[in-house]
Amino acid sequence: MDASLPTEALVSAPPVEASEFASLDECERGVIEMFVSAADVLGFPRSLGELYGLAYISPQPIHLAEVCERLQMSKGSASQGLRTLRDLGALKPVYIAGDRRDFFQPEIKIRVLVGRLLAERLRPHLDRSSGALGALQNEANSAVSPQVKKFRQERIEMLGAWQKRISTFLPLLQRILR
Amino acid sequence: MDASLPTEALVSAPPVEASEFASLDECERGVIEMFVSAADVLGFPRSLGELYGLAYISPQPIHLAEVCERLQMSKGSASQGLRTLRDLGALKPVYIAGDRRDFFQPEIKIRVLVGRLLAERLRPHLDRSSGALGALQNEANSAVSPQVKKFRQERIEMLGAWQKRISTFLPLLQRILR
DNA sequence: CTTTGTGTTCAAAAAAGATTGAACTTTACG
DNA sequence: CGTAAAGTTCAATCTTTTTTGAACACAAAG
Repeated sequence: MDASLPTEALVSAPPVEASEFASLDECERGVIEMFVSAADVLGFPRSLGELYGLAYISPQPIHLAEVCERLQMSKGSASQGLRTLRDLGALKPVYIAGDRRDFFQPEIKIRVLVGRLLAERLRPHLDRSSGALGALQNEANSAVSPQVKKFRQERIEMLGAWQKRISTFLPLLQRILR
Repeated sequence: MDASLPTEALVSAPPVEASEFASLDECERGVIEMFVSAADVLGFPRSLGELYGLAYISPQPIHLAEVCERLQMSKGSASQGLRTLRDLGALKPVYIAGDRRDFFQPEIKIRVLVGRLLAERLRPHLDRSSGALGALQNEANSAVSPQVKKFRQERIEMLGAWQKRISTFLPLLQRILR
């Protein structure tokens, strides 16, 4: 033990305020860890995984103050994270009469979760790309040898085929996930 | 025009060495941009999108020096990027007799690309998770009220169901993408 | 009107991630 | 051997993303 510690540190009351919420138990930690890992796979920040994970394993709707304390997260981070998840449709607002706080429950229908994710992530990319494809077909026709021109046309056509394939696949996915 | 420029700048030969490779034309730039955007969607660094994109629109296999010059990318970045894409199966080594350089062609079978991606990204997560699930089922049985215990068991069971669903979906996806 | 509880905002700090470039290894060739 | 060409490595740097926390806005209650 470090003898240079002030004696006061050993006898006076610790400066921590009494916790209003219980800290995470093993089970909660484990579930949250899983969602953090999932968030990682999907390229979301760790904190979103924590927030959704806590909501998922909580029998009661969660709210800002609880989240800050139990996940040891700043108010700003928690506020922004909750908003992001709400916008994504992963957390649903819950109204509780006589309570001013904003409560949230997780969306647990995997079909909805995946659907929103694809709409948010993939669709914008597909839209941009399919718009750009036409212009590219034209570019391919300028200023190159016939062989290269043919090659480029084929490759760009294949790009279009990929996009169409993905586009037709998305509704199918939605049905499979019912 | 800026009169403070040294006169020499206007008359002496520019300090740039003659380029061995042509710079990108509009078509190439456009295609590469698309792959950069796709890389972004998938959470890959921009440079990987550039590398694959150039390989995709190049009639000839690409190699390190060409990539550095045409994409204005450092040797280190290009070397690492090419290796990553090779490890991912997105670029395939091509042997050219009498040439010491390492050439690469893109893998263009979408089924292979997606398959490798899932194997690389999703499978490790699924393996970790399914291992952890058993332990969680146990955790759920300790030290909480019966209602909470029941709730947790249900939620953890649902997690398992999600995983199984995803696991059975992957082979199906492979077949769909044939 | 003031206070208190709740949530948002945003500039700054921290952390994570990507890129560079110079030193190094390896291989081929004379 | 010595040299040159090709590729790799990795510490330092640059960039981007994430997090923090203090100030602010708003609404309800006294």
